[in-house]
Amino acid sequence: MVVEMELSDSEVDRIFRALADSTRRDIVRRTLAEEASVSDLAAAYDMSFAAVQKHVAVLEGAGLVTKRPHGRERYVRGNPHTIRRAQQLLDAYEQIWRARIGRLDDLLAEDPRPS
Amino acid sequence: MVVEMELSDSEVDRIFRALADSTRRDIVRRTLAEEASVSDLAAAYDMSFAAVQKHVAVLEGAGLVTKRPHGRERYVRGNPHTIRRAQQLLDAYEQIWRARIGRLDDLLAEDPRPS
DNA sequence: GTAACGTACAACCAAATGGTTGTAGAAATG
DNA sequence: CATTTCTACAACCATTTGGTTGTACGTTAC
Repeated sequence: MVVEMELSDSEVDRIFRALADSTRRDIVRRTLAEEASVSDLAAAYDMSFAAVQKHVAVLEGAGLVTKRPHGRERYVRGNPHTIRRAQQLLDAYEQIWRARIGRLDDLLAEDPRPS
Repeated sequence: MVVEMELSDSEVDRIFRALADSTRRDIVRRTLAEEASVSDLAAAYDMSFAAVQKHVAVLEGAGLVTKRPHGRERYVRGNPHTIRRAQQLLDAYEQIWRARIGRLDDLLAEDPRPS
């Protein structure tokens, strides 16, 4: 059994913050589908190399991608594990809501003629 | 069949941005479990009423909560629909990754003695 | 060896964020 | 009616963000 470490608030902050930008989401998409060097990525967007480099750094800080050095290049790879952690977080909210619905159902199911 | 509207990039930005703050995540949790007035919420955090009001506004702008006026109060309610939309977005990333694994599996399954 | 390429990083800037206080109005209370 | 409560919103402030350009350095190619 795999023991999943608790994520701290600030780690969760970083994950969602990192996903709150369409360029970064696109980088995640690309690098989940296929490894890409930072230059490969930079070529795909209408902004400076340094800007793309910063986006990658934000994603790396959030654990959404990893970088693998190869010669003078850095290969960026999307990290499905962190995506799954984010899904689990959202799922917890769903469960909270379902629990509320369950409570309401219970109320409605009670004897309609209480003392 | 329910037709799900496409979310624009900026709408997705707003959803993840809104979730990238632990106070706001807590407000979502509370209001998914049970409606609460803005004052109820403000009483729960160590910050000004106006600050909490702003957090609620950010969540409302992202569609993560709705406000229902009742007399002088505004009842805040978590919106499970938007949570689910966010889950779907993350799920799409999972799928992209799985597709890559699938492609790799296909490669490995090929005739190990190609021409 | 020299030039070109890929990356890192600092400095800078405008805009957005997350907090504050203060003012004002609408609804409930006494 | 007067007062309190709940909310809205403006103005302000420090920090962070998302972009830029410029410099430096290791690696590859000629």
